[in-house]
Amino acid sequence: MKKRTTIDDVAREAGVSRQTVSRAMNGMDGISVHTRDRVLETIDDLGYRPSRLARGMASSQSQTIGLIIGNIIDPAQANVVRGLNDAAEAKNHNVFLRNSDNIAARELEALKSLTAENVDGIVITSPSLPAKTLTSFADQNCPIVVVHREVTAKHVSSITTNTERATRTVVEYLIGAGHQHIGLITRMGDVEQIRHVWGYKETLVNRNLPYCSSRIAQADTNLKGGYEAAYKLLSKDKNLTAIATYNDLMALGAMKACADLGRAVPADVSIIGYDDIEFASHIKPSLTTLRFQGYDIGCSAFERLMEMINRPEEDFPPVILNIELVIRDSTCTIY
Amino acid sequence: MKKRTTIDDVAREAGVSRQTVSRAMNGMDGISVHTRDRVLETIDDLGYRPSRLARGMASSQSQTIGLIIGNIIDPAQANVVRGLNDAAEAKNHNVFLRNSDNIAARELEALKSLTAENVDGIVITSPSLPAKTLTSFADQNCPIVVVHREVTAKHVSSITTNTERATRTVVEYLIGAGHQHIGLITRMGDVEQIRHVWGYKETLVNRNLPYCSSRIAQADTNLKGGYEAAYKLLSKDKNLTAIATYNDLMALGAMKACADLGRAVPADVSIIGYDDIEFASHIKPSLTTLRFQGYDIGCSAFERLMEMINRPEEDFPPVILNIELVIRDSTCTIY
DNA sequence: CTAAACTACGTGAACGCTCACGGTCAGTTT
DNA sequence: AAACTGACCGTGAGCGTTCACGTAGTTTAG
Repeated sequence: MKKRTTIDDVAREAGVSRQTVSRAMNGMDGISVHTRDRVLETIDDLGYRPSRLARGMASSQSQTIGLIIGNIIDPAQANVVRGLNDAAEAKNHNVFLRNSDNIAARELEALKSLTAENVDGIVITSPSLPAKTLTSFADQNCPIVVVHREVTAKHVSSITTNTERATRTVVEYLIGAGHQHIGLITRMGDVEQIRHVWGYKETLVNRNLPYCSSRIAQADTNLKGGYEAAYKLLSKDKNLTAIATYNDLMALGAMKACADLGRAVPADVSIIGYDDIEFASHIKPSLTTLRFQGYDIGCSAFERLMEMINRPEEDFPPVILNIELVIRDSTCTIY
Repeated sequence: MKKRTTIDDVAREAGVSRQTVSRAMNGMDGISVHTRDRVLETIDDLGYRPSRLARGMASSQSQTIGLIIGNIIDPAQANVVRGLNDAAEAKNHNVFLRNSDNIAARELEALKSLTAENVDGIVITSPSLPAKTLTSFADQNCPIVVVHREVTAKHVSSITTNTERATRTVVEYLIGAGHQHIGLITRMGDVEQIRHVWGYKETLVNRNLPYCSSRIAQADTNLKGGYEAAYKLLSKDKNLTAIATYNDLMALGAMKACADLGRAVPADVSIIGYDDIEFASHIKPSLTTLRFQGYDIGCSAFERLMEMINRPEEDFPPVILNIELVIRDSTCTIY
């Protein structure tokens, strides 16, 4: 194996000092065009690539960030990864990926491991960890952007969708379509703390419809979870004519449950998702859902993180995005 | 922001030298149990975490690897990411993720960027780059594991599925079910170079069925690509009763095309996928497909890479996995 | 009883860069 | 002619570790 070519090799070859090579490749001034060209040429000849490790050591900026994600299999989350990756690539940054499976302990481990990696910042989606823990890491010279939860603190910034409002829109739409008995499939956790539930409850109460917690099912936010939750809900309560879900994966799981239970979608049960993953429009019946712009959010998260790194003392207000309802064939009007 | 605590801080606090701290935390010998405990305790008290950058500089082992993937949105590929991530996490390694979108130029850029990052090794799935380019990187002290393509060279090792054989199984199965006019949807590239096509062609010829290239459609390996390819194929050739595809995403796209063209699946057209993503069994009709164990392959790729890093001079034979046909409802017997 | 071997530490150098200086030499000003 | 620029380039130190030694003190062997 060949030994790595260093900046000194280039310097020797070009007949200049290390610093001049550094000046040439980093576009600094204090160097003539002539020498710059010559240095750049020898860099090319030798196939030299500066070591990011060494650069990070010397400059205490690693040009590297961490991304902690709940479940990479979920296309909606994968889209965030893709957006963030593309944005990072454009700015010559690399990203460490960590999959937490929505387990707090793994999230903590990821946080520790990434700070040891001297990342310049971290993006974390749907954290399970308490805000306090997050801020303790953020204070260690490691700004954090939180997606999907609202956290406000020094060196922490958040990008969220207006889940509560979106859920109100969904339930309003269902009620407007004649549905009176609406179930909700949502994520695990304390029901009182879930915005998804807030929007659901609020709308029912506003419209003078009964709110009963037995119509809420909690499960893992994937196909299997959606299937099981819907199965339970529909078996228990024969009156349900509509179910709103936490994400498209759960919605697709719910549709399978309907099929297995012999309930037609949307004739017997209307199903509504959340995310608008590409599959949503490719299945039969196509899925009514809320459009979450994962790719764009990934980009924004990166941009925001860069701003926080460059201006550490500034406070950044949370970004709250509204999302749009996309009506397709998995829902219908009744009566 | 707090300044980072270094090994010297710990040493000072514990009243020992740097090296002794290093010995304590790395489980080396040449240190008494008593001092080790005391050092470990102060490490804990100070919340010290060794810098991976510095460690990488000093030891020329960054405990970091790179993963270059074609399309993270594809659940089959996401599964590889997940498997590799979990395996890496267990061995205290971090992984840089790069999405290439199957574009050779981006793949090259990723390769350059990752080597600059001093990764210990790289895993790359479905590379578009020629083997020569790959080996040139592998020679620079950076072993490479290639998934999904067979490449044999020094410091390069590959893990592939027996695509040719799998495709033969698929086509044999379809012929056995009475299908005479079988289409193939595959990826872009030189048709003669694609194993998927080899298996298809070979089986038709063996069974004395006509092989005509107009029954092969090439497209991007995603939902949209599958849709367009199937649409074209089915519009052009009314006799087709079955289509084998390159992956499940394309198969799902093809099913949508059938729906839009008014062709029932499987009554009019049998569709067969490749990967067995979780969706495959959750849609209606459920998809007949080949089971690709993405998660396990991700794990294996990591393990293999570790072996290559630890024993650089050894040659590792390619791993070729056989994969199994899972028959569901998107295919049926005709006549 | 002394040489050798072992135990338990400490010290300088190195990894490959950047940063903050310092220096040189032309041209320009006083 | 001396002093002051400013453009250009070089030098030492340092980032936080590990590595290869070096060195006491203690035990073992001949």
